[in-house]
Amino acid sequence: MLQVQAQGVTLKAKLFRGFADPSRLAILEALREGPRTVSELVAGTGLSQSNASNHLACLRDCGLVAATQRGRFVTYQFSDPRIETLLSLADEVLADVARGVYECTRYTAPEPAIIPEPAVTTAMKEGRDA
Amino acid sequence: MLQVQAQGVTLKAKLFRGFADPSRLAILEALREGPRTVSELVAGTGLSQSNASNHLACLRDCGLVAATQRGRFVTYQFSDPRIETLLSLADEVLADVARGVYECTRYTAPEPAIIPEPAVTTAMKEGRDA
DNA sequence: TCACCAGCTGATGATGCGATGAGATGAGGA
DNA sequence: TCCTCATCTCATCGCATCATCAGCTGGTGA
Repeated sequence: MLQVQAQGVTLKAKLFRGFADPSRLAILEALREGPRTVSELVAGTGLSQSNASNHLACLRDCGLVAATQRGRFVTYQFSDPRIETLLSLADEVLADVARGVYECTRYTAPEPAIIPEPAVTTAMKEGRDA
Repeated sequence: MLQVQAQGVTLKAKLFRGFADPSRLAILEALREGPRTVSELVAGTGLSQSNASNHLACLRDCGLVAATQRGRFVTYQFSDPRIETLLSLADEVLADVARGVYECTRYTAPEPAIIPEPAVTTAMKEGRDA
């Protein structure tokens, strides 16, 4: 029972971990606008194809995204609409605690290392800066 | 502009990272029931005091929790009610994608390493606050 | 059948992250 | 004042994680 709870916590942490990497999050953000193929995601995020594939596999295994093969292309999309809700909610919270997050250097933040060129998601911008 | 977005993604990833560690998440879960002192959290999560303190400092820096000193005790609570909402939403999503998350072994999950004894969650609720 | 393209997988190396243990700070009580 | 308790801080260490670099699979069109 406690075991169950511990398991639940571990599980949920795992879920959040899917969102906790800039590369994966960049992919998820790109998917907010709709299904995307790997190539589009690669172009949109600036990740290497290999790297993107790794993260996509992770997201897929975790059940956050679903893949559909079409010819030689694979299209990815959210597996559940609430993933999008979760991202929005995070945006809202972030708007208020952003300053704090900025200053959270306790455990250093991974390098940006992404975002190359506008391409792909014309709408990807849409950020609500604070 | 893209830079801004990259920054936003990094920032949001950082936010999620606050939730992505089992220890921190255990702390946050404990706080869902209300403000708690460090000792209570230590008892409730099974973390070492030092370790808990580290994670609390991280959560504090990130703006996810707020600390209040009272005598020699320090009480922690959510800094924003939406943190709770986020956790609930994650619960919901998890309920549906749990199977997938279970099987996500791509990047191994950290050890449970927590949860010692029942108490806390149930018993912990009435005491605190003076 | 062959060349090509989209995407996946596996190995490797660097490092960020989290746990631990010892010591420091600071409030309360005797 | 001295001691104790609650909490924080710092240094260290081991491991998980992520990015990169091959090389591989499988669908497509000629």
